[in-house]
Amino acid sequence: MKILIIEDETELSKSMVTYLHRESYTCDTAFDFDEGMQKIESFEYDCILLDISLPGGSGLKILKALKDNNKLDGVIIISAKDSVEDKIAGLNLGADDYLPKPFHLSELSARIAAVIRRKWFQGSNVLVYNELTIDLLAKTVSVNNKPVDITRKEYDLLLYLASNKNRVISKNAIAENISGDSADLYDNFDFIYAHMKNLKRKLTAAGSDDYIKSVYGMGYKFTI
Amino acid sequence: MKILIIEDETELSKSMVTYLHRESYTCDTAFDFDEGMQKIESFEYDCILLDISLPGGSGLKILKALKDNNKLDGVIIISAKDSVEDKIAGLNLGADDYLPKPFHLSELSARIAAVIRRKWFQGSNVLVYNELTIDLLAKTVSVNNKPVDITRKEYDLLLYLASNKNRVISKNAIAENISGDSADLYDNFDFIYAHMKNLKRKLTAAGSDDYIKSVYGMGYKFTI
DNA sequence: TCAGTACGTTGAAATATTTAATCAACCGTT
DNA sequence: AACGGTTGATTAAATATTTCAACGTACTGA
Repeated sequence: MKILIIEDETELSKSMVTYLHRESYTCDTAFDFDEGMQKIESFEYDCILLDISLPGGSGLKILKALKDNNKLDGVIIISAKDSVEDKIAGLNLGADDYLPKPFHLSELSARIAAVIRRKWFQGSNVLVYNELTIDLLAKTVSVNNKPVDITRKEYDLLLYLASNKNRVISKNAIAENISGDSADLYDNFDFIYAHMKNLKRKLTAAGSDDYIKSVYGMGYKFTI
Repeated sequence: MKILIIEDETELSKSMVTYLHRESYTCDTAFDFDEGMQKIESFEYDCILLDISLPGGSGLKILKALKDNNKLDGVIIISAKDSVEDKIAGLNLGADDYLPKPFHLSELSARIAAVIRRKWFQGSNVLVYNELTIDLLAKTVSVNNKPVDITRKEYDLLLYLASNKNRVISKNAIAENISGDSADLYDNFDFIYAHMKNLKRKLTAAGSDDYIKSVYGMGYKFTI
C-alpha cells in the first residue's frame, strides 16, 4: 500500500517513513506545497497524509484539488492541535480523518489501516475469493483455511491486484506499489516477473486457482 | 500491559506508577484534562484510570470522548468517596469499574487485573496452549505444570504475542508494548531479538513447543 | 502463414536485507 | 559492590529480493 506524506518537518517526515515502512507501507514524501501538488497529480496513493501548514501554500488548497479530482478517499489531515479552524475546514472539505499533532506513530498507523480498510475493503479485515482469503489484520494469506507462507513483496503484490480485481494493472503501477519510491524509474520489470512467478507457484501449490492472469502488453489482472 | 493514569494529585499519581510498575504494568500519566485528552487520542491503553475532578475540565467529558471512540473497555473511575453523582454518571456512561478514594493500591491493582482479564481474556485467569500455560494472576508461565523462570520483559513479550495469536505482530508494536516509555521510534530492534531468544530458549528447554514463529520482514506470530 | 520481434516465464546466481547469536556495557535493586 | 536483567554492538546465518540469461509464447506485418 502506497502512502504520500506531505509534511514540511523533515524529522517528523523521516520518522513517519521509517515507522510506516516497517509496517509494510511504501511511502512517498513531499516537503512543500508545490511538491505535494506535483505528486498528487502524477501518482496514485492509497492514503495521503496532509499537513495543513506548508511552505508555499496551504494544505487546504491541496485538499481542494484532491476533492476536485475525486481523490478525497484516504486523506488524513495532520495539523497542529490548536488549529480548530483547520480541522473544521479539512473535515468540511471531506477529509477522511484528522489527527492533531503531536501524535504517536502507532496511532497514525492505526488510522491509516482504518482508512485503507474503508477505502478498499468496505471496512472489512478479510478478503475472501472462494478458497483464497487475505487477512489484513493478521497479514496472512490462506487457501482453504490453511495459511500459505508468503513473503512481504508477494503479499503486497497479491493484495494490490486483489484489491483491484477485474482491472488490468500496469507493470509500472505494480512496480510503484510494491517497490520503494515513485521517483525510481524502472528500466525493466524482471523483479515483478520473479515475484509473480513465486506468488503463483505458492498459491497453486496450496490448492488455489490461479486468479492472476497476465494481459499481454498491458499488465496483470486479478479475476475471480 | 499499558495503563494510563489521569490524575492531578502528583503524589498519588507517583505512588500508583511505582506500585503498578512493580506489578509489571507500564504506565503513562496525565495531570489535567487537556493532557488526558491528548493521550487517549494518540495512544492505545489496556486500562485507563480516570479521576473525575481534574483541572481544565471534568473527567466525565474524557469518559464521553472515550465512549464516542469506542474505547470504553478498561476504564476505571477513581473519585472522591462522597461524589455519588460522579459514580452514577460514570457508570451510566459505561465505565467498567468505580473506585472511591482513598483506596489501597492493592485494591486498585486487583481491579485493574480484573478489568484486563475481562477485556482480553474473557474473564479467565489462565491462558492455556497445550502444555504451555500463562497465569495472569500469578504472572507465571508454566510448561507441563512446572513453572518456568522468566523475566518481566519475556513475560510481556509472550503474553502480548499469545493474546494476539495467529496474527503477525510488527516489531514496532512489540517494541511499544514491552518497552516502558511510550517512545515510538526505535532505531534498532536488537533488544527484541535478545528477549525473543531468551524466551524461546527457556520455553523449549522446559519442554514446550516453539509457538512463536518469526515472519521474515513482517514480525512475529504466535500460532498454536 | 511465417518469420521477426516484443513480451513473458523460468531457474539459478548474485546481492541485499532481516534475523539470530554472542558478547559486553549499562542500569536499577539489593 | 554485586547481581540479574536489559539493551546495544558486532558478527554470523538465514531468507528475501533482484538480476541475469536462456527459453517460450503471443503479437505484427509482409
